[in-house]
Amino acid sequence: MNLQPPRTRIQRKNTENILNAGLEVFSRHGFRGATLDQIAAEAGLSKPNLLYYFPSKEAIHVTLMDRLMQTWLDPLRKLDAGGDPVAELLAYVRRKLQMSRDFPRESKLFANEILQGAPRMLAALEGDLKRLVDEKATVIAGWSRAGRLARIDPHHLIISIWALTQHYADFDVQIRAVLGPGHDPMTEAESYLVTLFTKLLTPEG
Amino acid sequence: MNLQPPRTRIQRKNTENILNAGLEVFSRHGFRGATLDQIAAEAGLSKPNLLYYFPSKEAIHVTLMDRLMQTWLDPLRKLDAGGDPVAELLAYVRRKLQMSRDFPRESKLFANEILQGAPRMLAALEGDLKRLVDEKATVIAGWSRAGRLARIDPHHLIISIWALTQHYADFDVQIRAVLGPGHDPMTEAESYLVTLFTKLLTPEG
DNA sequence: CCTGTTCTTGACCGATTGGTCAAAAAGAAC
DNA sequence: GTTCTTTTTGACCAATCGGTCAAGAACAGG
Repeated sequence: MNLQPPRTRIQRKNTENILNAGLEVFSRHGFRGATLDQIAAEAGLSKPNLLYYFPSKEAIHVTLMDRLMQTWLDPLRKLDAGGDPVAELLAYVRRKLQMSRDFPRESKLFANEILQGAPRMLAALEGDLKRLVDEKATVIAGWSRAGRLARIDPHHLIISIWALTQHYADFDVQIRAVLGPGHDPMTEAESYLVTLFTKLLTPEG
Repeated sequence: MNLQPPRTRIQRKNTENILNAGLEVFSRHGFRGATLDQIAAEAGLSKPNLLYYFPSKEAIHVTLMDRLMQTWLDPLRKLDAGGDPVAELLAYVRRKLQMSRDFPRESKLFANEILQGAPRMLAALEGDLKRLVDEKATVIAGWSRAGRLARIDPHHLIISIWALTQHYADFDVQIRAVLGPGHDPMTEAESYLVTLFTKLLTPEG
C-alpha cells in the first residue's frame, strides 16, 4: 500500500516477493520487456494483488533501482585511503567480483538500465556515483604520486575494475559457452583478476 | 519478400532501412521491449509495409543476429599466429575498441542478447565462437610457453579484452556521467588500454 | 499507351498490455 | 461471534501488441 515501511509480516513478505520477482524479470527482459503478469506469476500473486502493494510497474522498478544504487556503491565506499594501496584495490576487485557471483541478477538489472541509456538512473550516476568516484580517484592519484602504486589513470582504473568484474556476471552465458564444461568461471576469474591487477598496480614493475 | 538476395534497389534500400531501425530499437529495448510500430516508424515505413519485407519481428532479429555474429568474430579471426605476440594482441585490442566506437549499437545488441541468456545465439556461441576462441587460445598459449608473452590464461585474457573494450560501448552513458564533461572516453580508453595490456603482456615484467 | 509486377496502405483481427474496481475472503481485536 | 481492517480476486477497461488482408498506387517493360 502507501505506508512506506511495511508493517505487517504479510506485507513485508509479499513486498519482498514482488521485488524479488521484479528483479528476476526486469534483469532478464529489461523494463519494457517485462510484464506485470510475468512478475505477478513469479511472485505467486494475482496481478491485482500485486498492484495492491505497488501502484504501478514503474514503482517496482524505481524501488529496485534505489536499492540497487546503494548495493552498487557500497564496495567502492569501503576503499580505505589509510590502507595499503595495492591491497586496498585488490580487496575492492574481490568485493566487486563477489557481488557478481552472489548477486548476478542485480548486476544484470544494472546493465540493462545502463544499456537503455539509464533513463531512470542518470541523475544518480551524475550525482552520488560521480562524487564517490571522484573522491576515490583522488585517493588513488595520491597513492600513485607517492610511488605507492603504479602510475595509472584513476578513473579508467575504476572503470576497468567495473568492466572486468561485472562482465563475469552479465555475460556468464557467453563465458560458460566459450570455456566449455568443467570450468568454474567465477573461481578462475578471481585468481586471474588478482594476478592481473597485482601486475598492473604494483609500483616499479 | 522471400527472395534471399534483394533484387531491386528499393528492396535493398528498404531492407537496409528496416535492419538499421531494428538495430536501433532492439539494442535499446531488447527483443521483447521492441515493438514493430517503433521499428516501422524508425524506418519510415508503415507497419504492413515493414511486414512486406520481413515476415515477422523475429525474422528481423534473426537477420541482425546472423550479421552480428560475423562482425563480432572478425577482429579475433585476424589475430595472426605468425606475428609478434604483444603487437598482435594489442592490435586485437585496438580493433575491438574501434568496433565499440564505430558500432556501439551492434555492441549493445549483442550485450542485450547475452543478458537475456542468449536464447537465439547460444548455438553460435558454443559452436563457431568457442571453436575460434579455442584455436586462438592455443596460439596464445604457445606464445606464452615460448617466453614471447607473459604467462597468462589465454581464455580469460580474451574474455578480459572483450570485457574492457565492450564496456566502453555498452556502458558509455555511465562512463560519461562518471568522467564528467570535457572527456572523450574512447580516445582516453585507447591509450589506457594499450598501456594496460602492454604492461600485462610483455614478458619478464 | 497498356499490362503485369512490385510496392504501399487503411482497416481490421485476436491476444496481451498496464491498470481499475467492486466485492468477497481472510485476519485481527474484542 | 461481531466488527473493523487488511488482503485477495474475478471481471473488466482502453490501449497496444504482432500480424493479416484486400485493394489501391507506383513502377516496370513493351
